[in-house]
Amino acid sequence: MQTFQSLLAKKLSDALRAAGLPAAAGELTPASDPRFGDYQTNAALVLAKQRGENPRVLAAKIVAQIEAGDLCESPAVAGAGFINFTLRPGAVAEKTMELSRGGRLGVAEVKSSRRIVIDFGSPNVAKPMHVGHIRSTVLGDALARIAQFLGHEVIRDNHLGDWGTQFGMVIYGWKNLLDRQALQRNLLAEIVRIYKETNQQAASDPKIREACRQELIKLQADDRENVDIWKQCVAFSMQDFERVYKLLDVHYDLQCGESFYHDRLPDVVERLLKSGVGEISEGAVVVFFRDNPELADKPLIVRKRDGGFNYATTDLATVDYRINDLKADAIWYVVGAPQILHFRQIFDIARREGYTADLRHITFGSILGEDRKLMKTRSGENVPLRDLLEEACKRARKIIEEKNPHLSEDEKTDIAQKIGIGAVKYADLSQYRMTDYVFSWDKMLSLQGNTAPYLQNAYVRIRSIFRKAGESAIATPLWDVDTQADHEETGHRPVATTLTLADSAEINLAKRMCQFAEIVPQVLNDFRPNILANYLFEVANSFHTFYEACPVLKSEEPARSSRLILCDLAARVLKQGLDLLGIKVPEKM
RNA sequence: GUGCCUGUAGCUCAACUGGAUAGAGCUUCUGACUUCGGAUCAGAAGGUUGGGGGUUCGAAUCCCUCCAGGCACGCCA
Repeated sequence: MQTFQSLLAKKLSDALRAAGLPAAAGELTPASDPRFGDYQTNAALVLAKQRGENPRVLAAKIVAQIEAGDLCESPAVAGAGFINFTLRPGAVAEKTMELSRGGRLGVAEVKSSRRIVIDFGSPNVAKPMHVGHIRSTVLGDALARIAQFLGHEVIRDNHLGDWGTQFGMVIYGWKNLLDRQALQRNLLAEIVRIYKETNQQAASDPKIREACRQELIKLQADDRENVDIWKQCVAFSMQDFERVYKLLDVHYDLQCGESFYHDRLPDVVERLLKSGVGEISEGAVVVFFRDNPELADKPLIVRKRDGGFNYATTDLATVDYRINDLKADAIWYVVGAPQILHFRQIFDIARREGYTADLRHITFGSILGEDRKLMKTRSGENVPLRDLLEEACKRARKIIEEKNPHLSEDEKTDIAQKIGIGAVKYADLSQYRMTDYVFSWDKMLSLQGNTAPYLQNAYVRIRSIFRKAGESAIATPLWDVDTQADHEETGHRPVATTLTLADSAEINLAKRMCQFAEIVPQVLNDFRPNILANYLFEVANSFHTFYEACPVLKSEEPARSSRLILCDLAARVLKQGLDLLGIKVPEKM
């Protein structure tokens, strides 16, 4: 299905060609202000600049060639030379019906589907997940959902930190500090405790530091006892992660942690040495970037002087695996901004090795405390993620108890989870990923304003209308079987086959929903789910305005059926849009 | 020291990547409930986009230069 934007863009390029002008000039975008109509183009301004002509005269020339009477009123020249398009309500009604009948709400699948590995989450074993993991996990999951919906083949990979120096300390702690009873009470908590304590001791005592190093070397040499301890730690941590993922409704296709690549590291270094990309420097194997001015003075060590490998080596092996074995066309790393330099180096090496896959480092800002200082991962008191999520559900439940006490216990639990988790996710996804995130319980869990509960509430209100409508038995769905199954719970359907849009609130709502198909693909341009979140907020807003201005069930035909169609479509846009963000909608709240 | 990121209303954030008079939410103030769920709606107030230059028809956005904060820069991950 074509969007208004793409249809009008076609009309514009036809007109440009007819006027003897370059057909690809300028852009056709949604209007910056409702006063300017629905869409605008700056084509005349761009061309006038190139050719040294008067932009308004040129705009008039273009307008004379535009044949879009089926879609909009006659285009108007305005301002410095903009051309504005205002959609005809009839065209909007037609398009809205088209959306209503289709299963994808107008969103086209991409022409060329790619296989995309998305690397996100990546918690460290032997450490609990904390607030710092929210962004990568929630952002990565949302991008995966959107890419998949657009027709890409997505592989979600959890690159667990399950191998590395910290295991020297964990194993030393296990052997010397472990409290078996505490371990039985709470597996991960005890592992975290011994890790922290060892870390502290090692900081002040070189002998313990050395002992930890020895344990690490034994682990890497496949010492049976140490491998056994390591495996137990990984298993305990995974149990803890799984609980969080269940709460968050996040799923992985692969969980290839760092240990998965352990055996492949020597080959990576050998290959780099053989090809000349890597060289020996001060006893270590190092890659230099002499041709790249930005990296020229920033070499990367891939094998330490003592023969050990580091995480750069692991990441290179990971690139190999994902491209050669998984056949990835693209790899998206949803990893915090501090690792920008690291990934530039990795990507540069991958290019030098001849890989052409599309490698992207999708960065995001830090999580700050109320004092606006960085929340540190290693030491200090981090809020465990599970506690945070449970607290969110608890607070949501308290509000539900106040607002809707007659719901059953099961319903309350279910709704509290959808609202609490949704609120946390939305707080994160609704803002630009690069800006730092100020962590605040109140902000995250506030159920007012531009928040998930506001959107969920719009959905719930629509569902309520249809429950009421069901009593007067509106039936006979006009949607096809697939769509119906997808939307089964809606139950009763409007019967009208045409829309009559009269009130401005109706027209605005309908136009808004026609934009869904324009917004969703845009998210992947720069990996910004916040534009989808902002759009959904506008949908909810438009719906609430419509809801106040236009009675649905009490109105006369044909407005009644027409409005039911709008309601149904708004519900589906909200549900689908929130689903793409990984947020669920309740039927009541 | 070098490089990267960030700086927008009192607060939290947008601005479709160079477009028109910089928009929302929270807060404050004024209105609208025998309601299709008020977790709502309508309206008002709130700005030298960190400062200063420059580029052009047009700048929060691009360039230069300061200021502030953060992050990263060979054997941690």
